[in-house]
Amino acid sequence: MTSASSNDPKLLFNNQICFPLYSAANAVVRAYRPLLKELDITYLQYMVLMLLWQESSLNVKALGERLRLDSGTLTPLLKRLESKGLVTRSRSQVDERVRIISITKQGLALKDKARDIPTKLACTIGLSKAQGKEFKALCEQLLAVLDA
Amino acid sequence: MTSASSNDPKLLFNNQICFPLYSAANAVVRAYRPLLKELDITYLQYMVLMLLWQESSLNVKALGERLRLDSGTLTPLLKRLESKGLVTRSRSQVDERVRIISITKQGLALKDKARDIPTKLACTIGLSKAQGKEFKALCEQLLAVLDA
DNA sequence: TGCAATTATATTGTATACAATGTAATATTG
DNA sequence: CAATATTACATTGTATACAATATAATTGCA
Repeated sequence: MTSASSNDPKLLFNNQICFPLYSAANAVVRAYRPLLKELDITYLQYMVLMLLWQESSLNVKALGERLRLDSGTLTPLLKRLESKGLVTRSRSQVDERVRIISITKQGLALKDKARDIPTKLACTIGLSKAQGKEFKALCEQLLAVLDA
Repeated sequence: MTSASSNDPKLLFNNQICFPLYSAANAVVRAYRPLLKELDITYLQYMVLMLLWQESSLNVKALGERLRLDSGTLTPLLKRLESKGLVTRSRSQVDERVRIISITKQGLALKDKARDIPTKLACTIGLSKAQGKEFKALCEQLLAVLDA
């Protein structure tokens, strides 16, 4: 018997461990959408801005490491943020290859408008603080393993 | 003081609960990719096929409910599966609006080639069985709340 | 120093996601 | 039973993801 049993439990949809994770990530983006729509940004753009609210400016590589995304995703996203006037995309004087992304005054002003988003989203999510912490820890652990 | 404090902890990137979830979902898709490449399918296509390996045929609405995706995502995906010869897209005789997606012989044959994928991926993921269960439960709980 | 790696970013092509909208078929209701 | 509402799916447009590849700048090494 080399063929898979017709009901191999490991191939049953409801036994998949990762699909709920996949769906939950989609659901989170959906939950953020109406809140972020007021700022006219997407979830990923929000994350980029959050980093720039802290750091003022970062190059594409540093952003990619923090966000675990490559230039194929980031370059067009950063161009969109630039066209909205929220960041600038300059070149490093020291190394012309390096693109430096800096927050603008307008981009910084968005932080104030974003003030209530974390609390509003926490309501939508409805995980307790302890569960959220546990959840975050598990995801980070998963990431650590997957990166290795 | 109506403006956000310049270092409001809720707006710090590292304090975000959901971004690790978002990254972990991307990482899972990346981890599956090389395994599924041998079957020439994507992760989402694999999930659709898994449902059809169980049910033989389902309409778009039923697929959308199980996968938590809408026709904007599913229609093109199902057309791609059709063009690969893995499913057929017929109409219900009873209700002409309903599109019935059925697994083909070729689609069913892929199940055998997929036999080792769950085990291989479990190795990559590196979560213990207990952690996996906990993880799945938390994601499902999150989904339940977000859907409400 | 000259030139072969390496690095940082950009581009191309494919595949999701999903809001908004369109369309045809069915159901409902006055 | 005809007008209206609803349903199921498809289409359009925008925004991720990411592999594969391209390009230009920098490094490293013979």
